[in-house]
Amino acid sequence: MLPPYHRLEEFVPLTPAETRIAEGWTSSKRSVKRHHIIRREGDQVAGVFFLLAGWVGSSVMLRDGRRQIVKVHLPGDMLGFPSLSLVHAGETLEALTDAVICPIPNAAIGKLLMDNPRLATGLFLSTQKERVALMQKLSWLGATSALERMVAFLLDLYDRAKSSGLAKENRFEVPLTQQQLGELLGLTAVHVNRTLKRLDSSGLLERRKALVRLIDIEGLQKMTANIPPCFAHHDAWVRLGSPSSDA
Amino acid sequence: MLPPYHRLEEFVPLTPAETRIAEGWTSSKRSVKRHHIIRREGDQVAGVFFLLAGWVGSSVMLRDGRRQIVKVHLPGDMLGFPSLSLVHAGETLEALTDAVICPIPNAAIGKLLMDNPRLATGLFLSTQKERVALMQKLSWLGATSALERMVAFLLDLYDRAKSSGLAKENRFEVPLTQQQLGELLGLTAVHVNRTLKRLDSSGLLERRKALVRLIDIEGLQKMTANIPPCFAHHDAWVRLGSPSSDA
DNA sequence: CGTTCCATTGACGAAGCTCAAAAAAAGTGG
DNA sequence: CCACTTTTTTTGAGCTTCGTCAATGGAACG
Repeated sequence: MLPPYHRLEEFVPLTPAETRIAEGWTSSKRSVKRHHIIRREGDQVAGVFFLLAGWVGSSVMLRDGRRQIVKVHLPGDMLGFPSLSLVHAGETLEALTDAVICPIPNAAIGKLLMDNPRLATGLFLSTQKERVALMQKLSWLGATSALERMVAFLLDLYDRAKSSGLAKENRFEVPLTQQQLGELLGLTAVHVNRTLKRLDSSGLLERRKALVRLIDIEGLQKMTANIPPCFAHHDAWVRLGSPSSDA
Repeated sequence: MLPPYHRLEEFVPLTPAETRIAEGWTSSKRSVKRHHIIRREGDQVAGVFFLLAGWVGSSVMLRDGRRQIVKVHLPGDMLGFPSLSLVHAGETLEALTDAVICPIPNAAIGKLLMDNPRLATGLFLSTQKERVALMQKLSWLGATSALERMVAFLLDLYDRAKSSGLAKENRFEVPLTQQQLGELLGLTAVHVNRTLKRLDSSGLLERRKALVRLIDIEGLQKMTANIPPCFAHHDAWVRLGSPSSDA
């Protein structure tokens, strides 16, 4: 559905040749079922993945079995990049729905970094974007209430679902159990439930199974204390000197 | 003190020429006083910084004035990279002690990414390492108690201080106010104080002003539920195909 | 059609927050 | 170096949010 160069192209305009390289990554597809562990924390790092379809959660375990879901990935996302810096994977990748992934071996990433500076720059900047997203999430967990966190998460997810073509008319699927929502937001499943109840009785949104409809987006936005960051897209490329186009 | 290629060299062995490029970054030094805002959230992104000496905090603001300190930077760290993907900086950089920074303009980063794939790869991997660190921190905030968080932070800081040469004999400075510690760990200053009191009365560590001495490191480690990640260093380079050394 | 997972609800407890005030420390200008 | 102000640390009392434990009903799935 979404092209694999989607994320790379966000910051750096790609040449047709580069687009073809990125498309090549989808040559090997792997379908995984809901709940399937794509890669477990501690496994060897054989490469990264491009998420073609479905939802994947990335999580970190603690010794006593607690875990923190770090990110919910949507189609078009790259999975597993942080672990490239590790001997053993630092995150567990788990399919939250049936999904299709494209494995990209380490060597392909190495080759890209060495041989194609424009793709590499795109990758680099999209990685920085992920870092900003993580910083935002850290501020949710550290400085906001259960309700604010939940709303911030749903709004963020809605935005991302829209740009992946997964939301229509303020309506989108959230295929996470309340247990998983809790692991994502740093709450217990019980408290997630109460928070959701409170939200739909507020009339700002409506839940029907996994389907969420945002009724009053502005009202919801007022509930969060977030300052949403504004991403640079191709501006970043220009700012970095857009070396090959200028020189 | 610490060379600017310290972080780049961690994952990718650098040639003498590359080392010289990185050293060039320190040509312009800027001294800043404690509490000085190096760059405020929302400012134009003119470049990044290399931290030569001193401590710098990087934080994210919420609309109502709350803030989350995202990272405490030590000498040798690169500052401000996430904001390269943004139109306006997404993080405030504040000197926690008197510090010396080297501004690196956008164009220099652009040039590096385009012209020097080995340096770029080193930068890329060290960025992924930061992402892993953020994921860890997210799991502290989402899944652990005040005490665990405090201990995890102090142990992490101790490790980093050691490798920056800032710790001797289990002793190191923590130049953060308890207010700031709270903003870092998602606690109130009051609760930070109670947690610290509880820690020193446990006998596992000792505080004297800003000086902390870890008395029983193993005991402290047992208090955290962390699974500390093991970083790849030059292995990552080999795994990615170490293109220029092999081919 | 039973088994298992998931959502929901209630009662209770605890970790951490708020408010307030005092003591200690650190700057600051003379 | 001394008075003065400001910041930081410390402590107490009461309260809120969220967690724990436990039980029930509903949905999904073989």
